[in-house]
Amino acid sequence: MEKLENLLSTAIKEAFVAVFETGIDEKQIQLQKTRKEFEGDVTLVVFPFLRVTKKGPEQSGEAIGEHLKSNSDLVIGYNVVKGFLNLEINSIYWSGFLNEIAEIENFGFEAVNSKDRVMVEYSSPNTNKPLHLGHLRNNFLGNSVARILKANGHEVVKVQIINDRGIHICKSMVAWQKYGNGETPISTGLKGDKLVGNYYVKFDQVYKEQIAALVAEGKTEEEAKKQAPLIIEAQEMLLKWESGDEAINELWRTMNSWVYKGFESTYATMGVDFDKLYYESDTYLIGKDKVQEHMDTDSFYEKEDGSIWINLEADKLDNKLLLRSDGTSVYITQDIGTAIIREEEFACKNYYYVVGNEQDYHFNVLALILQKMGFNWAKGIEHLSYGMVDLPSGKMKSREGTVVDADDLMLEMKTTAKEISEELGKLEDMESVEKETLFWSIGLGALKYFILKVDPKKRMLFDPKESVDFNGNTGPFIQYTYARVKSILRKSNFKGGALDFSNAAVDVEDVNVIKKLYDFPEVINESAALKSPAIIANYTYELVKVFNHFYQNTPPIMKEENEAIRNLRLTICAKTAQVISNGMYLLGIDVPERM
RNA sequence: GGCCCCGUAGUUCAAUUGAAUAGAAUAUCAGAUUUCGGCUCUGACGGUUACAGGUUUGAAUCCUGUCGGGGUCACCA
Repeated sequence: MEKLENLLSTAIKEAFVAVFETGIDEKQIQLQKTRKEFEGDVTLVVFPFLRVTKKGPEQSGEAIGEHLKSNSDLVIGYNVVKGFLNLEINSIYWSGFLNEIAEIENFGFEAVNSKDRVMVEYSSPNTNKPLHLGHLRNNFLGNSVARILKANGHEVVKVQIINDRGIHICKSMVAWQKYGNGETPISTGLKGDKLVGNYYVKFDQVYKEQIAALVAEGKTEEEAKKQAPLIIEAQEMLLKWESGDEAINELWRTMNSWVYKGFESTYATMGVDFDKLYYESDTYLIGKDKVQEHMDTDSFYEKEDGSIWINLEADKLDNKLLLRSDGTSVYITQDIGTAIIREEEFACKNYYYVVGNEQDYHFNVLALILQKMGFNWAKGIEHLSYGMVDLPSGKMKSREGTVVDADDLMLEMKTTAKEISEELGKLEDMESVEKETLFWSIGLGALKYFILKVDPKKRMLFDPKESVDFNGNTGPFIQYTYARVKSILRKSNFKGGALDFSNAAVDVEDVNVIKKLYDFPEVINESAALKSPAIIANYTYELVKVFNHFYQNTPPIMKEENEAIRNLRLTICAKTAQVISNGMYLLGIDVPERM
């Protein structure tokens, strides 16, 4: 079936020729949904055409409306308010549309791999501490964006780069070596990432004490920071690691393996995964090579001390260090190398980096450097910059102990889901294993939805009290609606499929839901274009609200005797359930059959 | 200080990227149901879109300035 917008556009163009004897530019046609306080379904904004019609907005609207009404089967009525022509659409269009999508399994999704291959990088943690609330936003966004792009027809490669080397990793290692007494995840019963994280904290404590002691001896703060024995040990360890010292490398492998095991479990709980992992320890040398290979690049230069720089002043950016005077690489060098390897391996059209907005500058520089090095594909690099997550108490600060741990938070959400569900007591006959799965999907549903419904670009506030609310614009509210719809479908024994309800008298309540369903494909397009799961989240909530209204104000469907109407309404239920399910899938949220 | 982002009901978020009387949720108050899951539905209350100018038929949205908040300017990542 042809899209309503296209059919109307054609009819409107014809109307202008017939009424005003003039052609119009299709791009000028602005169709929008009619606001609910006015009669009609679709509204044409007539302001842009006044120059052509040489009449006032009301008069122009009237003339076009009248012509459409008498010449198009689609338009059965119209009214003009100021410069807005509100058109009433024949309900046959809507029931026909419903009939057409009845049997489409993934309505709204484009054919698999019908569009360019793209890469989404997300998570990319350091291996010296556990994942926290900020990582949750990152992972939920990355995973959801990957699903949305895939639904939109792209082939998607999900990757992360694990920052597994460097001075910060050595800090945990030194602290463990000195104060760890041989502790392991097994001996302590701690998750590996938590154990290693504790030593990262330990390092910082001792380091601070040493600084304080040195300052007390009369050193300046700056001197003390450089001379504290612990930091010197960490730096020496890094040098040993880089030179391949076997004992240090062994320790490094061991401690990282603890962390990976911990991360694996956190990712499993989050419900995210990756197609390929990159490790900084593998790629950091490649970046160095690539920089040296491209030394002839315009605006690369070497200082007297041997350090390598790029001058980006012509592009209103700074001078940026690429290689240290000792020849080692810095953060951006590593990213240059990784980007080049990825292009060689996957040749994607776009490379999306889900990274916080504190790195906006870094990614501007990265894309620019790669372009200067002559890589045309670097134009496809896009930083999916998201805002930071604040707590009611302010910013998360590890030093002040206000960091919200990812595992703890997810568990807390699940526990709350359990308490609320058990209080309602509708699950007595459910197996306990099944209940566990359910509580996780409700708890995580609440959390993911809470985070994803906010525009990624914006900074957001995470209030734990509000996030466990299950009413209003929340994940569990949507899940609950889904469970109710499924309950109707089960009880009415509805099989679905193509049913003839062309003779059914379609009610406004029916049409309102169908119109909302109609929007789904466009919503996916838009969210894919903007890389914004929030658009899916808000749409799904609107659909649920429209459906609940329909459900409340429609006589019991199962008791409906007119078969055509019954089939129509059950089809509405079935498609609503499916779109809710698919929408929530795009957010990484499961929907339960019962709850 | 230079550069970048952001200021919308008490609070948390929307607003099809320039259109109609700026919408939801929450909180507070008032209601609905012989009904398929009351974790439902309907109302009321709540706004000078930080402020001041400008562009436009039309501005929360674009431009300029002011104030306020955040980020970033490392031979850290």
